[in-house]
Amino acid sequence: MQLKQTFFARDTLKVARDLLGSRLVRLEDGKRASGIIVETEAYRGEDDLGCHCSAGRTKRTEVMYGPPGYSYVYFVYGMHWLLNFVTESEGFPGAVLIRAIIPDEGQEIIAARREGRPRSEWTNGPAKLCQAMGITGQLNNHNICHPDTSIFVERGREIPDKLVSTTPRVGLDSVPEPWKTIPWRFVAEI
DNA sequence: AGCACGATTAACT
DNA sequence: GTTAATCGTGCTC
Repeated sequence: MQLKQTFFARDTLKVARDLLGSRLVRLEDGKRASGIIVETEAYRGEDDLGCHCSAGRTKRTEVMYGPPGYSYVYFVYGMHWLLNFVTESEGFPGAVLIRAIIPDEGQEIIAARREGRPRSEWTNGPAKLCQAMGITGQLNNHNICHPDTSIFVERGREIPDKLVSTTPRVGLDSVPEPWKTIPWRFVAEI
C-alpha cells in the first residue's frame, strides 16, 4: 500500500530509517518497475550545512519547504539526477536522499537502462538508481502520495534495528563539522 | 554576466 | 588512486 503523507510528515531521521525495506515504485507506460530501499540519507533544516537548505529559500530549495510527501529531484555534476522525498511539516525544510535500492519488479526495464553493467551495479548509487528507474528533473516536485503519481513508495518489509547501521553522509568532504560526520546515513544489511 | 562548485559515476592508470 | 564528463544553482561583480 502506498505510503501516505503522514509517513513523511515526521522527523527526517525517522523517515530515513523507516524507508529502509520499503518499495520504491515507478510507473511508465503502464509498466511497473520497483526496488527495495536499502540506503538513505537525512538532510534537515537550514542549520544542516550539508543540506541545500543551508542556502535558505531559493527556487531550487523551495520544494523542501513545502508539504511533505513530495519528490525533490535535482541535478549534480553536470550529468546526474538524485532523488529525495520531502519530510517534516510544511515550512520546515527536510528531505531524505534515496541512495540505493535492490531491483525487484520490472528488472528487464532496469536492465535495459543499465545495459552493459553488472547486475550488482544497477541501482547501488543515488544517480544509478535514478538512471535505472528513469527519474529526471521532470519528476521534481511531484506529490508522491497522490493516487495518480508515476513515482511513489509502498510499505514493505520491516527491517529490525540489528540489520540497520548508521554512518556519516557521503560526499560532504568540504562541509564543516559536525555536519560532515554526523551519522545521518542509514544502511540496511539485507 | 560570469564563475566556482557539486548529496556522482565510469573509465582510466 | 585519479580524473573527465557537463550544467544548474547560487553567489559575486
